[in-house]
Amino acid sequence: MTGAPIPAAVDDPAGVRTRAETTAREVFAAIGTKWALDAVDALGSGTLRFTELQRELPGISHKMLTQTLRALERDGIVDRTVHPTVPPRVDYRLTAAGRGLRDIVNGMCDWSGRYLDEILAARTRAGG
Amino acid sequence: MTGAPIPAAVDDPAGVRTRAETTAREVFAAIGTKWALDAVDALGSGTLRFTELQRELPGISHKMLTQTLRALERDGIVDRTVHPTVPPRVDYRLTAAGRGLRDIVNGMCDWSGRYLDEILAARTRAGG
DNA sequence: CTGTATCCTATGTGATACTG
DNA sequence: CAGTATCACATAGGATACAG
Repeated sequence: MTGAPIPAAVDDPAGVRTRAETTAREVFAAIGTKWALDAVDALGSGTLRFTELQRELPGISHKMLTQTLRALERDGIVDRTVHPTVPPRVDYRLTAAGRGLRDIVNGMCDWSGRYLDEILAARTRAGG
Repeated sequence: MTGAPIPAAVDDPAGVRTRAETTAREVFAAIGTKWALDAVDALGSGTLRFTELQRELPGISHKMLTQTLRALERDGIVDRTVHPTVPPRVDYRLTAAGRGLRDIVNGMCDWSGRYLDEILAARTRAGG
């Protein structure tokens, strides 16, 4: 579980856990919730406002869209711009860090593409 | 992470790729639970038996170790070998798919190393 | 040693109503 | 339009006891 120069994780200043364990966990903390990955994906194509995002994420509740966006903003993954108009207009777009997440997601896609057959086979063996 | 629609790959908004290539969500389903990443990390160095794993994962409950290993086994990430001895001995090790997850984790580490400063700055701005 | 079963709590999520 | 507040529910996870 090594390979890259890695800073200490936020929640483990003493460095008790492995670096991979702690830093990889940051990614899960950032986009591991139910809708975060979808939101990042939707914003990949550019800037969207609140209602547009809601339309891009079928099934998301009003509350969860707000909550997800707040978390992503707090983690520096999305940038939020409020236009002081009536009615209000709020634009969301990915930050550099947010765009960097796409590399990770692509890595995930590569892994799925490479091993999904085995995964499904294992699940079938398990009775799924 | 259940029930949400599977997004297209972030670099493939048109959905040109196959479904297998676009299921980044599989990764979260596989190692997105509380202890799964730790377990994969611990098994990175080789084969471990149940008790050894428990020692490698401080704080994990008896039940969750079993549950986590069952899920990883069902997803074809770990391989489970039961030795018919008394007392029983069970060995766990990563499959090829499990070892492939390390590339993803390395990608996560790269991302954290590159953007953690901005993440922490954003959290500070948010009052954290 | 390696599990399984049960109960309990905390948390994430959704539905709904309300506000500037 | 964008966001907050409240209630209700499902589920993940921990403590504990039991079993092969």
